[in-house]
Amino acid sequence: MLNEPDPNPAPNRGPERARAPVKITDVAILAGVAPMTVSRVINTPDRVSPGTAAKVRAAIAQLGYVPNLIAGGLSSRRSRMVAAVVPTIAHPMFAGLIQSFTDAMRVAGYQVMLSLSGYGDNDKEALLRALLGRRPDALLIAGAAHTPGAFQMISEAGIPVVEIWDVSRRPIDMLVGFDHERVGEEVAHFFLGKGHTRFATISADDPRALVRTETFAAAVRAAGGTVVGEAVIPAPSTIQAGRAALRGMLGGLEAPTALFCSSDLLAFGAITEARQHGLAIPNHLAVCGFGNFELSAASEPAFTTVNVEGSEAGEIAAGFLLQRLTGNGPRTDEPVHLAFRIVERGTT
Amino acid sequence: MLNEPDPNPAPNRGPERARAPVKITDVAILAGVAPMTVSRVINTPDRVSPGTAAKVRAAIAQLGYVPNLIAGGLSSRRSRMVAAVVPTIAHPMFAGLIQSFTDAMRVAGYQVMLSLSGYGDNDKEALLRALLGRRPDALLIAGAAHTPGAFQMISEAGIPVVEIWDVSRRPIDMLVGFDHERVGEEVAHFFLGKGHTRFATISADDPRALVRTETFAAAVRAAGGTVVGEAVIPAPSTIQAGRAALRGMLGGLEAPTALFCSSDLLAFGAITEARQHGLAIPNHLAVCGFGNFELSAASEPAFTTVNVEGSEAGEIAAGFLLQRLTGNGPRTDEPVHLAFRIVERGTT
DNA sequence: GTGAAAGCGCTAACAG
DNA sequence: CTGTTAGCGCTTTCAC
Repeated sequence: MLNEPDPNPAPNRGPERARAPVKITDVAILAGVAPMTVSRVINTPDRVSPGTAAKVRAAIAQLGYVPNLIAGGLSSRRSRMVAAVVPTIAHPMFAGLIQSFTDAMRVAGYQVMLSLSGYGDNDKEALLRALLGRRPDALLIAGAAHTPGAFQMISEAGIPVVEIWDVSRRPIDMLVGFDHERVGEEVAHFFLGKGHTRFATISADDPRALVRTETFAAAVRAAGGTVVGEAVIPAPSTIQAGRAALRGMLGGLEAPTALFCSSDLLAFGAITEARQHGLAIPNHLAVCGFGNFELSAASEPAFTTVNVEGSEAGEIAAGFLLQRLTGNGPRTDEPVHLAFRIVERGTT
Repeated sequence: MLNEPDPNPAPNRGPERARAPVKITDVAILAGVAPMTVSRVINTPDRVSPGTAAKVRAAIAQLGYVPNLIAGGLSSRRSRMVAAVVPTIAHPMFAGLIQSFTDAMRVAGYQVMLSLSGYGDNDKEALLRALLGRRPDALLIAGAAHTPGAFQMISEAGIPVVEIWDVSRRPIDMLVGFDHERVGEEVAHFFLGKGHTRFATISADDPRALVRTETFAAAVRAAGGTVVGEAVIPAPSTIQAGRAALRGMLGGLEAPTALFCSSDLLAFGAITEARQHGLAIPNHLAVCGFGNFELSAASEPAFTTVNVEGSEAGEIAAGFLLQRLTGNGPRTDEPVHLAFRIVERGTT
């Protein structure tokens, strides 16, 4: 597990002696002004004369002063931190979401506290308590399914909240959602329009993935199609799970001609497995994924999928929160539905 | 970009009226004790009589009290937050690192502040100032390459620091590193042992990736091999970049027989492109990636790569920081080298 | 086992 | 434009 240690240890290891960190009064004394003036130089420089500001800045630089935002936050009642809760960042969609959200918030001076809630039913209220105890100025939360207790904690925190990803419930506050039912329906109609009659799905068992595939199945049945296989695998989705699921389907009496997967990883796995078995794609089996990961565009054959921009969602969410936080711009109280579109490639 | 808004807006939207949040004195009054006793019930329950504790807990539950950790942190001078800086989380290695680190720290009561530094040379000192201003109790930082100013800021923060990923410099404090040079050498010897004589590399232009591929090239040259191509693509690595890079190489006079890529994404792209061109793998071209992403094991052909456990690094780093923070366990001042190994699959 | 006093480092609010 | 005063909500310290 570990290799041998460095035979030539560095000389300057170990942190500095924890001498008292420099604080605002130190800067004030050195600059010959009141602490409040130092605060102004940092936060509202317009209200300080250039000469004074210069003196203060020199003192700050000389002492290497880093303002204690914790203390400032306690006083101003704004922590300039926002909490973000997502199930995982191992998934490209959430990684993109967090990346763009974090970037957008940082530009505005907000630091993101990241919490990974996982897919299991671990204690979400404890997680929220840990987060809300740090008094974030706002909250981004993905994957909803709040318990009543969680719902109440969030409401009582009295901060702007953006829920992301889901669309079909009563939002706590703001919502940047995604209509998973419509995805299922549109993919169904896409396949039906190409004349397919026997369908299958492979889905992770997280609620939103299931909504997509179950709506898909319902839609094809409603149109007279038959669903010959509905595999469900434990979240999170993986390539291997897609391979295994397709393998399980190939034994069946009736082979599907069109397959909808709840994730591009599953789709890639299914395609890989199908080719192993000599199944012609798309002639014998058409496949559509979900997510439009790079894999779907860059693998061979590039495969059809549903595009949904995780990073776009992050930007929109950040915009919503910032306009609440700064009081500028139109207040966006209407739920926003993220657009999606089917990206047709070589597997359909 | 946005679909039409929800035609049936929810009734309970908008946050609660920001009435004064409940604080420790509210709980104390309701429970009929001093604020300090409430604090003890929360932090050191052993030092409170069971009866008193029960009364206090009832009051906490009744009021929905969530302790303000910001205020507590200011007073106790421990924020119970740790800062983490990584270039990106779009990369499976860093995603795994952050995921495991975040989990381990949360179990110990620490909240992670995530910062994404990107690969460009954006202002790292500003980023550090934003982070250190929140007075984290510890710092995890990946990808080093500190400016003198950044180095000094970190040192003066006086907190435990784990640097991760690199190995070959003077560490600030603790180090969970990775010997990128040895990776290049070992892959070179692996290929040389199979009788290859003409080599190529595809590398992202981030410093560590370059170290791996350049050391590889040097090692094969030292052994009498020739390097017929060294493609460098801008970080981050993508499948498409791997495809394009290989395409560029195929036009050359001398075709390589063995290819080392600085990332599995590049390797997958190169393999995909090679097969498109009818190149037999591994007979005409052997390929080795880096990272052991799921893709390398689950695609067809599964490809040879170098395994390095991002999640393991996160756990080790968390362990190091926690033992400093709690003062328990052996102090680990020796740099730790993460192990790696070549995982041989169907492309060599 | 419990409480009272003092203060963490900063900023809001008000003077001047 | 600059300074003073009074906390923010909690924990430290010391007393009982």
